Amino acid sequence: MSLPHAILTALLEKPSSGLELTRRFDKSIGYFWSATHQQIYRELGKLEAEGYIRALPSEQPTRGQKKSYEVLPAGRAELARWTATAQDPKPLRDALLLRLRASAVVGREGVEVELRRHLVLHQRQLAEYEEIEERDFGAGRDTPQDRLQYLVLRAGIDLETFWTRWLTHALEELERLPEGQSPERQPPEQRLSEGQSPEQRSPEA
Amino acid sequence: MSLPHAILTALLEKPSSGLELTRRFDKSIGYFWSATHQQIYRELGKLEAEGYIRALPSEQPTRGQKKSYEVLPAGRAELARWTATAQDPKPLRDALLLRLRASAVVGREGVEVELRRHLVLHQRQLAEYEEIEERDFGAGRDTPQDRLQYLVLRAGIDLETFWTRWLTHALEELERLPEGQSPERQPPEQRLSEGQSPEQRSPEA
DNA sequence: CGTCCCATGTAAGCTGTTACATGATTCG
DNA sequence: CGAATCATGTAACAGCTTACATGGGACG
Repeated sequence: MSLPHAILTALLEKPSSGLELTRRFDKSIGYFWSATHQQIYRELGKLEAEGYIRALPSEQPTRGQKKSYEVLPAGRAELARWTATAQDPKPLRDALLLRLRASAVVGREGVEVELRRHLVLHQRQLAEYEEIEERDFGAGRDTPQDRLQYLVLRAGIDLETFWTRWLTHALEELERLPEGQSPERQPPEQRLSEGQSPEQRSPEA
Repeated sequence: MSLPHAILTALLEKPSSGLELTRRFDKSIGYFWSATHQQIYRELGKLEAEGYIRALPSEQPTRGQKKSYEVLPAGRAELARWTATAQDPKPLRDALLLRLRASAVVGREGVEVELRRHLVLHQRQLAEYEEIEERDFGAGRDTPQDRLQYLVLRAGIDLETFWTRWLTHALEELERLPEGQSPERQPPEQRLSEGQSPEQRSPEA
């Protein structure tokens, strides 16, 4: 239940049409809440039906014609309510970590390549954030709004920094491990982790 | 498309029934790929139908009777294939960051409380991870499998460390800001961020 | 025998993803 | 006028969440 509120926020910052919103969800807000144009159009319809936003009454809204929306007082109130509502953080869900864990059981073939690829992607994202930091938060910008937005950007930067560091460390570790894709060759009664099983060491001590 | 592979990994580590899997998805694997028991039972059915796993032929599987599964060779192969497949990281999606950004527009009322609450939750999670670190990765455990699993745990620890630091920093920043829930009282032509708008400063320089 | 917990499951609804459709405008 | 692009949408589906249903065993 966050997409409508992401859209309300974006529209409060600047009234827009569906496509403009889609573009803005590819950067800016999209950095921490992404959405496709289909999601956006569907949600715009709902929000209008609920009386949270309305189409700007400029041009006739035929198909293929731009249609801009603005937030109504009810929409602003709903956003304020939601912003202050208690919500627990969603538990982590990361496929790369899952794959790393799986690789401990079915072999590490190919995982290293993926770690390297992800490292590059995160470095790229980090560079993009740092560009924004320099461009938009250099000197001067010091209103409470600027500070809050900078905090959000800061989270992005720190998060990407974490990933690049962790991935770098993980790659170093991987190189230090013995070659074999061992677990496949073990007898079928695998039991690993979860409890403790201090048997079956591999050739490296 | 990761839940089935999470289940395959869990079952390879140790054959289990649906409920046992559910319990294990509350810790261990669940730390980075959570799932409810409904998801798990449904997926077990699919995996069995596809020939990736099979029910252990011990007891008669009537309703309310435990039913354990083990992974078949096809399942192991599928997991190995998936583990080595290229997959881009999912873009960040965090409601708290979204709420912080929204609070720059509709007022910061209530956000601070939420930041504080999340800080506690992340500190708690961090403590839990560190407990596991001491308990399961003390001395000795040094097989490649141990190292890989420790890498994953390390990611969790570093991630929670990031959040606690960032939240602490954010709370300090918030306290330094002037009191007003300002943006509400501004004239309707708000334009913030997205481009640049070096006008409208607030009383603090 | 009633209540609680174990264990497996069904059903409905919402969110997000992917593919495609349609009208309008622009440009060669 | 044909093709590309802009702009808005429809349809179908996959995944996740929430609530509820069913049957059995354990315990007082």
